[in-house]
Amino acid sequence: MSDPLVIHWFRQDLRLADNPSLRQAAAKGRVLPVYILDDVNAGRARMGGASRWWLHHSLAALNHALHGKLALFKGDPLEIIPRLVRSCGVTAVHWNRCYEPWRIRRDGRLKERLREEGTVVDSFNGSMLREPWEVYKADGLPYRVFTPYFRKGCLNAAPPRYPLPVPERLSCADLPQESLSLDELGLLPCIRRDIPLEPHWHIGEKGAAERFELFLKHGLPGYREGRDYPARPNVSRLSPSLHFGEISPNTAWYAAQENGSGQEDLDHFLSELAWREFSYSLLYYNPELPAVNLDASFNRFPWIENHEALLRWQHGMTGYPIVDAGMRELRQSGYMHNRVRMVTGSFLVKNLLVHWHEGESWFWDCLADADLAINSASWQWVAGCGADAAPYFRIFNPVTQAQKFDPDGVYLRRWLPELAALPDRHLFAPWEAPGSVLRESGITMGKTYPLPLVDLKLSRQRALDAYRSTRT
DNA sequence: TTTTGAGTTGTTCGA
DNA sequence: GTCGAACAACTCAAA
Repeated sequence: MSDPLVIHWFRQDLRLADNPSLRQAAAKGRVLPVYILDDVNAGRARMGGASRWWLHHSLAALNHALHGKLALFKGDPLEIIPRLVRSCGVTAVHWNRCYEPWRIRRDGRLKERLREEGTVVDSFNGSMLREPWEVYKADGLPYRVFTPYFRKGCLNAAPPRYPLPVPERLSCADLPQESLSLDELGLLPCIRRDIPLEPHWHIGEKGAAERFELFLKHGLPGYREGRDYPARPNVSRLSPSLHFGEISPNTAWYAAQENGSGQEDLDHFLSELAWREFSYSLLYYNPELPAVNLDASFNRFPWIENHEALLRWQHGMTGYPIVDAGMRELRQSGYMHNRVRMVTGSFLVKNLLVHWHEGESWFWDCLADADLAINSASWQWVAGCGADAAPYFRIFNPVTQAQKFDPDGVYLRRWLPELAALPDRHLFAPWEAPGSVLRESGITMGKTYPLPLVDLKLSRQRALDAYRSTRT
């Protein structure tokens, strides 16, 4: 009788370090590492283009780390895993838990099916500092306001699990015959783009660790203030890696604390990790979060259907430089700086009065870090209908925001080369620049750069009126 | 039980 | 140029 054979089913935990399920599996016997691309059960939450692109490269990296032993499949795990269990003589199936409603449903059914057939099933917490059912108020209900969630639920609660090392002895089974090649998953052809995303990233567990190291050294000191400036190197850019589990939040949590930076910088970084968990909790307790306004009074909000405006927003052609720079960063790199996400989001739902669903679904397709919980919770927050949302009258002014957070225009010029020659004082509102300045900068308004899509003052007032109409 | 005060990230206007 | 108030109203944690 040989060693027991245990499937570790990789999902949102594409790493070897701090992987509780994999570690346990390795301790039990030989491991059959499996990844399954599941477009069957995802329904409307089917993965978007940029995420697929990231996933492709992350799987390549993981397979490399596993010496080519990662078995790949495409289809329904409810069929694929029980079939593997039978054909390979698997004794146990392990995974780290996921928290999207469709995955919870699927995993529950699989667990039931496998146990009926006598297979051991074990699931672990590999993706959360604390799982949604571990954090609740004194009255037993989940938090709906972030700050107490963070203070009481995170900072003053029992510390999260300390990260685990890579399994000391990992002996992988041979690839099953029906395993697919990475290319056969078809993750890359799903996105058609003119500019490659690759130069912006180093993908996989190793890339994530390196990016995080750089952040600890150069980003965390000054994080509190610097994180608001899109041209400064203070943000971690860890979101896609956290989403796919190339690095665990526990690793980030403890490494940041052990880095010896200032308390303020540290607290703000930890609170960003907590925002991720808060969003997961919101989705867990409100499974309709991606579609339904948390604040029902928004159900009568007079959104406007404006296809042309939406198109111009999507392609970074609104005529407002910070909005356009952000939307182009998104399409060209699969990422957008956090502050710019708020500015572009506010512009879509308030200045254009386009439904937040449109923004949510564009971001879903374009963001490498697209995450159902975070994306829906954040769009609800921007639109004002979410939990703990900003007051509606907080409407970002794209000109002011750019002047304040990109005063030298470094971010704007990087993503809007057609405006690069404009002097600083006209960069933030090019439509107000004198004709001579525009000519010298090689700009023809309406031709080489668009005129503003809407008037800021009028559209702001229109948004406030629209909001008031829902208050009665 | 009641009360109090705070709530991720803003803008505008007028003194 | 700087500063404080107004902008709405409500939820909800915590004293």
